[in-house]
Amino acid sequence: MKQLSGARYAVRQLAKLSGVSVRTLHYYDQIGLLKPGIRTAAGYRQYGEQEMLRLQQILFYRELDIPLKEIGDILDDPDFDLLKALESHKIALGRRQERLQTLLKTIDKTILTLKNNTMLSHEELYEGMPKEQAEAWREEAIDEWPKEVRRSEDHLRKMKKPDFNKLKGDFKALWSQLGSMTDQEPTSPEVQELIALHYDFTRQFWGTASLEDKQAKAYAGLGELYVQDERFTEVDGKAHPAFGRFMRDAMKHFAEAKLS
Amino acid sequence: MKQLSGARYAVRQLAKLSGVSVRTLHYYDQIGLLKPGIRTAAGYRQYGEQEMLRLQQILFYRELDIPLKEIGDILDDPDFDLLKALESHKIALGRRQERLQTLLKTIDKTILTLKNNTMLSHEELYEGMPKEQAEAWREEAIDEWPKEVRRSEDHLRKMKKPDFNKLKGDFKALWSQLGSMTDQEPTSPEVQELIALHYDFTRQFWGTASLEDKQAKAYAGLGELYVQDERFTEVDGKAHPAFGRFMRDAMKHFAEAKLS
DNA sequence: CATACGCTATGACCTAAGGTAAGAGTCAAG
DNA sequence: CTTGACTCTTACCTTAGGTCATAGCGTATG
Repeated sequence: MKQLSGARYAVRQLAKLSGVSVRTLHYYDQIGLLKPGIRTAAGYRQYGEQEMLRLQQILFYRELDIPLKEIGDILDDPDFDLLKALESHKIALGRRQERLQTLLKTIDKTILTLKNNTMLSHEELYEGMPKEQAEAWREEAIDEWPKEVRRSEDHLRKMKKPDFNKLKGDFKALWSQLGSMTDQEPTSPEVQELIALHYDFTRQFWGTASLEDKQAKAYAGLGELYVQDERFTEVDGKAHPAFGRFMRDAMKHFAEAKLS
Repeated sequence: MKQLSGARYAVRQLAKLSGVSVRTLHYYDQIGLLKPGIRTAAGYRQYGEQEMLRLQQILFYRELDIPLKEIGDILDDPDFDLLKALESHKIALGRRQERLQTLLKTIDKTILTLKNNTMLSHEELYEGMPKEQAEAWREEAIDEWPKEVRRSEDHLRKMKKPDFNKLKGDFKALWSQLGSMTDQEPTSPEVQELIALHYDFTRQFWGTASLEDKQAKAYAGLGELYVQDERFTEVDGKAHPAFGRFMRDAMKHFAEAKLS
């Protein structure tokens, strides 16, 4: 049998050309699937066009997840019934696909029940505020502190439902308590005591409670947000800008006095 | 930790109850995935309800094609983020499914081209005639010379495509050449020369070229067939009964003169 | 009590398709 | 002559167990 062309490749070259590893070629040689046409005096493998083409065939069938042994039969045994082999292989692949299908369903269901039982949905996360408001707030917040928001959501989403509900309830109670103290000085010890609680809760919402960084600037910034965005201090559709300013001043003072 | 119930199972029992092999339980013990609650003095493994339940969990996750090592983490590491793990596993399964999808497509295409190409399709086998004609010929021919037809088909099916194409092309050319000679005598030397070629080709199609038997009767019979079934000499839907008779006479003469 | 049968234990080797590493030899360029 | 890139072989490692081989344990029966 004559050579198709004079081109010769060393292992590395053939490997790169066909996208396999050198080890793979060694292995194919070892199992007799693809032997180099020539060995140099030093024992180096030299592949020619023939082998190149055969490798292409091998890789094609390998792509179809056909075991190497069978590929060998396909390529070497002239009596091999390729058609029958492919048909039955197709059936096997079909079964695998069906199995994957049910697997995906199962995993989906599992994820779903997992989320419903122990985790919070997006809506639950922002429960208490009307939806559009939550959306608007979230977008703004993401604009200004993308990292923090994501972190916070991640953290809260992972909380167990009862824990989250407790946190939310506590926070609400605190919020209304603060709302009833706007006649006092924002810097007064009474107010500052509650602000300290507010700070703790906020850090829990942010998921940064265990961080060393006190986040003085972020916390003061949140106070600014309470003023800039009135929706934040809305109650039953009625704006309370004064409460926003009260909170901002109290939080700024707290940040300067306790967090620096 | 208290026992949930007093039930104890030996390896074989647990294996049967949960549908795994004894070796599997040994293995899970070995890698620390599922250890028996108790070892008897003789070293026998004794599993309790706890382990039974854990095994159920393991098998559930194993069904999802999750590696055993990861299952261990899921079950033992309280900080393990199961949800994230399942999500990413789902993505992996999705990719596998996509791959299977394209694989199935590829294998389908391969089977198709294989059917149309290397193995000769029925149409191709009798190409040169339209489909029903080939079918008709085949059925009649099988009725009359079952052995020969089967042999012919076997032979052609195994031929390499280029070889077959050449044969087919030659035959077509010969056929049209004969069609242009209907004004001559079927017994004329010019016609008989081409008929000799036609005979050779026919024997090749039949796969009987190397047969000792000259098949005089079969060949003359084929000529009769050309007449009996006009579709055989149809060109563009137009019947040419005269050409059929011409061929029959020429072939009969050839059979009598050269094959007896 | 001995024995036979059934269950169990451990250890070792095997699978597919290479990955990774070690130690040694080879080739071409500077 | 040395360096760096390449190559060789050998050998161990991976998953999730399967398949022996050899030996110990438990119990029902003669």
